[in-house]
Amino acid sequence: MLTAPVLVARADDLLHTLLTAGTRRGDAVALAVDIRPGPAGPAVVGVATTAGCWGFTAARADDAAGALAAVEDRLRPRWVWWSAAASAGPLVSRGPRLATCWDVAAVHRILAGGAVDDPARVWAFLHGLDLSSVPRTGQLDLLAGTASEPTSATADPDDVLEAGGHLRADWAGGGWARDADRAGRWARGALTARALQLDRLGAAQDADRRRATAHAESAAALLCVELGAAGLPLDVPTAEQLVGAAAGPRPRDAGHEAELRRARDDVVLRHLPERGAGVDLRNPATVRTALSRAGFDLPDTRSWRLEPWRGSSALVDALLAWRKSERVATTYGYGWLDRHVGADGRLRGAWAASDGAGGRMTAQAGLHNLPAELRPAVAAEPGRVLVRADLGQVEPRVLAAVSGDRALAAATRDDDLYAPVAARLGVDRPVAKVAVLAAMYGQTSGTAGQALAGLERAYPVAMRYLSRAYDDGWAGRSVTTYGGRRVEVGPLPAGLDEAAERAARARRGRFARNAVVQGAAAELFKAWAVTVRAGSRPLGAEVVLCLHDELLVHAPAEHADAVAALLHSCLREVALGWTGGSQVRFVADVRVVRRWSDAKD
DNA sequence: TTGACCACGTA
DNA sequence: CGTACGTGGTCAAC
Repeated sequence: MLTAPVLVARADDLLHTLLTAGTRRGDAVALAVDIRPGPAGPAVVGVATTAGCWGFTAARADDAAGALAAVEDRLRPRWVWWSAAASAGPLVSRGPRLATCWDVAAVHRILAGGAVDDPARVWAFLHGLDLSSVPRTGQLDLLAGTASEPTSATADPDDVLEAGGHLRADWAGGGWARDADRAGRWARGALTARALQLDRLGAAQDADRRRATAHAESAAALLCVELGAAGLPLDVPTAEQLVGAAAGPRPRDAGHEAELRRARDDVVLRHLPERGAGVDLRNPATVRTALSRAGFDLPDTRSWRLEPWRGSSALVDALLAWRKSERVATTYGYGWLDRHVGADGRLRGAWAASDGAGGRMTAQAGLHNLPAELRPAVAAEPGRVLVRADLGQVEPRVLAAVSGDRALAAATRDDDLYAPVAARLGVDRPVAKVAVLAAMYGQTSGTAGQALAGLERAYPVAMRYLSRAYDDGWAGRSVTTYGGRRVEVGPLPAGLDEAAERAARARRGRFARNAVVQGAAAELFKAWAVTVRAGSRPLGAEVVLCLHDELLVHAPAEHADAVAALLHSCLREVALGWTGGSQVRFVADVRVVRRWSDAKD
């Protein structure tokens, strides 16, 4: 039934082979790439189209990269891969800039929910196979980097599949890259998986939008690989200076570090009896005891609890100041710079395209929670600028779109959505804002209560959308975002009494209500980000940071205005397609700056 | 060594 | 009784 891969003799032959097979511009071309470690290590490449599959090995990774770049230039295919991290990862640092793709793992996370996206489970899911019967490969195989023997004696050792229909564990564990023949079959497997995913998306009610989401999420996964490779441009001397201002000079050695640490601690401890004997500022329990002796009886020692005494208690002042400098000294100190900043001044961390509940992007190395006081260190390189754009009031605008509430959609025509909402409710703007946020996030206490009733009357469609999500979460049903991402709410903990169960269900309800808004906002944002990514390339610009509703583009200074215009036009384009012409308006604040912290240029 | 909790940064 | 995330600290259980 399956035809064996045809081996391409040399990397140079790849484009010719694809053209001969009738591949046209924009066709899907599946790709599996394995590049061995080392500066010029060998590469194993598998490629597949509906016409067949091929494989080749290249003595030098750059030869493989060049061959794929030639295909990209001539055919601009939709590259199909099991995951961008696995297949595009080895390539992006070697030159080829690939435009569009289909990321089987990313689409799987949309369809199935959750974060599990390895090829074996994706395959089982698409074929309705029992997930618990997915064959497992031993850790030893992964560590050794070699394929194990076939786990089933009856299986064809050259077949991707085991007798039971599962992907073979040894292949999935990396054994597909053992030779060019297997790589070709592995690429064909990805093409098959994509076809099955397309079937599922096509059967859904909102097939067009779901397919658009699949494309955007795939591109976002590729963008994440690029973000991890490119890094965030940092003005390292400024970064060192800011760290020094907060945490003191760079320690010479471990002894010096301990000495500096003692000196920092002492500024707080000298406000305590016996110079703080027995108090460890890094141990909240002892801090709480010490505060209690000083007359502050608090349930915990969090900063916001201490805030009321700022300015009136020298101890509280010293402790709050210590907390701030300790944060920089530990999480964002010299060690952090040494670990994550390269010799080229780029801050690098790993990016995930759809982690967590609603499918937001996540980033490591502190890229998503950089304290404001360090942001001046994020700076454009010479001859370049940062174009900074953030979406305004994105979540209520998203709610208007996904719920189809025409009244709320009308409010989005205003630059400040809360102004027309306040007018309609007959309340002050701050009250309207708190009420809208409370409705989306689930707060029920405080002053939002009365205004919430007004929201129910003014925007019943949007409020019904939220309460339905809440009910789903309460009952334990998964919810689905506007773009089609499944979000599981998880089971209740066992052994709860009635009150605890009610609290846990309410927590799930809030979670689900938030997930449909935050998740849809994440989908819109990523669609925007990948559209900007595509448009940036011809301008020599690149996206260097994605922060939930904010984009940072590193651009040649002469193209600053063009990139700024691009950010606006991409948002218009994406919003129009995303909302299906529902008249919901999205707005972005765009500024050209040298440093991230600059208000304007 | 691992997982829980605390604390705190961002959206 | 607002949600989500990543990181680093300490402690108790392994």
